[in-house]
Amino acid sequence: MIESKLAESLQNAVNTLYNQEVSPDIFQIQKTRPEFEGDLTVVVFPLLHLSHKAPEPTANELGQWLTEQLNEVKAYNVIKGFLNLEITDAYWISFFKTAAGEKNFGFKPQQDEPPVVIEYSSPNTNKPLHLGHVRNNLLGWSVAEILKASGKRVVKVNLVNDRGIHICKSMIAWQKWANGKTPKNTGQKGDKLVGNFYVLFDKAYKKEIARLMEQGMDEKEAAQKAPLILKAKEMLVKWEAGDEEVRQMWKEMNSWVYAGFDATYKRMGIDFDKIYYESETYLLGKALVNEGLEKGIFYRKQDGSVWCDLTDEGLDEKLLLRADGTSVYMTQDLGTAQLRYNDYHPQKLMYVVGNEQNYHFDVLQRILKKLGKSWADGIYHLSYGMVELPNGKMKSREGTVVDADDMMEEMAATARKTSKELGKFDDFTPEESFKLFEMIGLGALKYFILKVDPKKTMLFNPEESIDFNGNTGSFIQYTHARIRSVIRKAVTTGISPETEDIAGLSLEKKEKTLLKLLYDFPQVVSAAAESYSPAQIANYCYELAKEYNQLYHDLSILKEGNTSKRALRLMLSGFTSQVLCSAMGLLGIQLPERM
RNA sequence: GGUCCAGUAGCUCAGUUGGAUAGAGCAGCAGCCUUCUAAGCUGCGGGUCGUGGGUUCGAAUCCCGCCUGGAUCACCA
Repeated sequence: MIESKLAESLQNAVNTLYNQEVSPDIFQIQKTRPEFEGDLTVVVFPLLHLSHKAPEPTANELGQWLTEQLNEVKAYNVIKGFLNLEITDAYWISFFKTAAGEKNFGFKPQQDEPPVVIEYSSPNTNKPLHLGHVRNNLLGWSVAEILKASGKRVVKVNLVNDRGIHICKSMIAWQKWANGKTPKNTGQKGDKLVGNFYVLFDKAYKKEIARLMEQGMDEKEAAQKAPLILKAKEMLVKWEAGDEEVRQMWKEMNSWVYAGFDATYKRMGIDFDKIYYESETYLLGKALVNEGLEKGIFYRKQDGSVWCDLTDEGLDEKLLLRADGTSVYMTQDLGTAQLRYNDYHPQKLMYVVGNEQNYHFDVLQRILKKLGKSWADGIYHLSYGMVELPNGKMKSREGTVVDADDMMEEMAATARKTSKELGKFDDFTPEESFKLFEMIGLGALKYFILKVDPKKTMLFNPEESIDFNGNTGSFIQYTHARIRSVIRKAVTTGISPETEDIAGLSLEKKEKTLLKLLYDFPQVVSAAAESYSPAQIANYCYELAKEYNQLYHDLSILKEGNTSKRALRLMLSGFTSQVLCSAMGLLGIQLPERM
């Protein structure tokens, strides 16, 4: 890396010229802005207290030194307090020659250390996945891939919420109104079918509440005494007691939902290494609660409920066990965290969960720390913002959701329509074009979601749908198809860049800009891994594709008369294609050979 | 009310540990297909970076106040 070499040389310069000992990481070395001459810029303001001179003389002295000491530095210029360094083309080309040969350029080899366990998706089995889940799934999967690329071992886990009152609601509704409908005899996707009964339950339940309120009951009481909810509660009790009949129906309906989820996950291209089911883990936390009681960290109220007092940390008291001894959400998560720790001894326990649960995970970590679990330091809540619609939040019960399957289907259909309008794919087989529409549609969807900072709430406007022009996945896919096309043509016209000697070439501005962008890739990957942000990768891909497109338009690669120059551009094309594939692969987006 | 997060062009979003004249895309306008793929390229217009202070050589970025929006503070998950 040229940056570290510069820093080292600057360290010597400061030592010799100003007689001061400094660490090489105090130097601010950044990319030179395009409007100035040079490649890298040293900011000299912070060094003035070492030189005891004005900015410009300091910069000049250091520039002089670097030019003399390092043969990679060709020239320098000083503007105000900025020392702009011009790096030789020979350096960039030699970097290029070695990097382009590395198959995994930008990726670090896997380190021998404990894994990162990352939980994402975590669906409820009473309703289908919607756009909010899509953000969760894509984010979790992509962050896992980025961590792998930065050398981590990663275990992707899913915690399926397969039990509880919400599931019983679907079951009651199905019992009452389904007349034996199954995915098999209706052809409906299992998660959709079960989800519909959940909605039916909710509608009927609301009616009951309204009726009871007409009879003079207040809303709270009505919500608790409506016959339907009593039935659901009764069913939950039966479920917990292991009632054969209830368990059988539960098993069957869940299996329909899983089949539906699997189809959605598969189309989305995400997967897991391990699936935990809440029905198998929901009793786990109680041991920890007892541990806390024994240690005197938790306390029991008169009614028998167990609490953890976090008021000294600026939070509230948190319930851990109900008066009847049953566990709550927090109890279960304490248990599953311990289970996961036992299973993997991870260096980090990540949870990809929406920001509405920030408080929950804050409390979870604090309680585990109170219990003396030192591994709780490794808990990290990767909190992401909601996907909002123009008229506000998505709400499953009110039907204002964008369904994940519908969304993917619509994207593929739009890709088809757009392609037809542009008159492409005329020579494609049906299978080929089907694969492409899927690739383009899903690419657009994934890019649209992943390019925005996970922390931020994002807006999705169904009216406008997702664009295929501009800063989009399809633009990058298109650029890639274009690169491949150039390379194919070179091969058919008998041009073979490998035989040409490119070492002594001088670089044109466009070529150098592209090369420098490619040079940045490893740093982009590690930065994205540190901040858990696929958005950085996405924006990098766009920049790279855009730069290539400009080069493509300005310079006719295949028409270039100078054969070694043409070889350089072809090789640059190949390298760009490779880096784009690697980078977009981290987002789960495939790039086509043609489109 | 307490806590946390966000506020950048008409709209959707970038903006690395504080650095040079704040960037893209969409939308609008004007050009470019007998030339390697026009899902593209070029140009134009568009900003008190919510607001007021502070820190310093230098602030969209860090600190404090205020305004606006969101989340959360359940014997729901």
